[in-house]
Amino acid sequence: MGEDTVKGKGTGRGRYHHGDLRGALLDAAEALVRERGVDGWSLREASARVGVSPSAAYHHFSSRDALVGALSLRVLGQLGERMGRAADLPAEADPHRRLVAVGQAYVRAALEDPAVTRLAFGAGASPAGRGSGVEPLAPHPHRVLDAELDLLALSGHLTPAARTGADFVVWTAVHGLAALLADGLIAVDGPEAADRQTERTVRATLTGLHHEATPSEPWPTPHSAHTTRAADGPHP
Amino acid sequence: MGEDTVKGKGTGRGRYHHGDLRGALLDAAEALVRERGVDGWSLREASARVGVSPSAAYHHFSSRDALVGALSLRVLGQLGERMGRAADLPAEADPHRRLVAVGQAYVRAALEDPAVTRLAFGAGASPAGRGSGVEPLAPHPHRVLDAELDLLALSGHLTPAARTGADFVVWTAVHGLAALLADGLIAVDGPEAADRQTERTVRATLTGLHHEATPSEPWPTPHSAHTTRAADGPHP
DNA sequence: TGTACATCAGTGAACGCGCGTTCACTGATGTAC
DNA sequence: TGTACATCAGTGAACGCGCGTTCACTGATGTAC
Repeated sequence: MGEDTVKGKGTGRGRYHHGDLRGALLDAAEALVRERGVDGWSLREASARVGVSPSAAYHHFSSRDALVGALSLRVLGQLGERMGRAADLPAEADPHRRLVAVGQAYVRAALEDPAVTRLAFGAGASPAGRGSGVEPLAPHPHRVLDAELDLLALSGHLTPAARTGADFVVWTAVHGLAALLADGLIAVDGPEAADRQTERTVRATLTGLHHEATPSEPWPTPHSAHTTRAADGPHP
Repeated sequence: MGEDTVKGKGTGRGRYHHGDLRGALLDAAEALVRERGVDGWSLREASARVGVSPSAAYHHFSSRDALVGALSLRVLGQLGERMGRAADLPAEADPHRRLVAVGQAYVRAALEDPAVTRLAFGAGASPAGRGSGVEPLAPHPHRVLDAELDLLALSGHLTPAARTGADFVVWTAVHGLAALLADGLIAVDGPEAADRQTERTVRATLTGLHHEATPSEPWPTPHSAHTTRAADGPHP
């Protein structure tokens, strides 16, 4: 078995053997999650979208749950990769810059693709995907944040006492913002505003609201779904 | 119509007219959410549990979605109340104590009742429950945190610049911890450990990890689901 | 290069199921006189 | 206090539906000789 005669993956349109049905099903499922939410679609719909009979999926996934689990892991891996790439920054004066950038990648993903991101962290997400021939997992989002904190500790910008468990504090903060945005509990005017909010949140966990540098312009204030409710315009 | 001849609410067992079917359906639905997750149950099951035919529910809710929406609002209100009660503390030296206690109430709720709490904040939760004869809403969890920050600002423990938007930073942090615990992404050894983690998180947003007081004992470290995975024992 | 054959990855019909919702109905309640 | 009647809150049968999954099958692929 030569390495590059893998099986003609790619454009399998119209052929009896699809070529990469597994990947195509994951793609279709991801699109459906995006359009209808984590649970608003069926195995049959995903199969139909790929142009394949419903039973074909069972050659690649043992059940619908297994498909969802595998997708969840794939999304989680992509998020980890994206965060890793965001950290790849030229050396700067500001030691916190990399950590902020990593957090921003996390939050941006939640903002761009709420339902899909929610899937990655959905209740008990990880166990479901186990043992389903999963691709070698990219670093977990938590691990990427953790690595940045290691860097800060190594360069003396975080004391050992503060370093202990700091990953959970920072993860909590970043995840909280991502979750609130993904669930529409707060809204923000575009990705740049999200970035600024992420920056303030991450810096607050490190430096504290009490000690934050005075911003050149005032911090933007997100909108909260519940307070604006009473002030809403007429309902359509 | 006298005020207290409302209609014999309470033990309606065995009678043709239930007395408070609306409330009973909400109770049953809440229990089902607790047992099976936000979407793992049907209107028919909730009706059966109350001992009533499936169609009876339609005299009280226009659809299953309306039932879920109303439940979501009820849970949100109860959480707001619980947080408000937690703030009711004797005056203390530590100005941040009340805010910490409010955050702890939020996180504890998520820990005790993950699925139900998730429902309260679930994707687009608020709009679904609109216009369904909803009880006068208790203060929203965000509002309760907001009020505590007002108190801190008033007593001079938070500068006006830091106060602006601080509610979103603190909500983000508390919500993040609640969400990670509710979804099982991190685990913690019991409610006291959750309280300590909440305290560290809330204090970090105010004071910063850099400036935190040295704890008498080291901060406890939660367990993360993804890092322990590799170190798991044999699978059952 | 050609043929036989095992294996793989599809098909399509069928299964039993429980779902949300509608409908015409009926029993219980409470008010008017 | 008694009766007529409107209203309210239940019943239970029925609807059409799409679901996940199984099964016996078949077409395509790739390897052995």
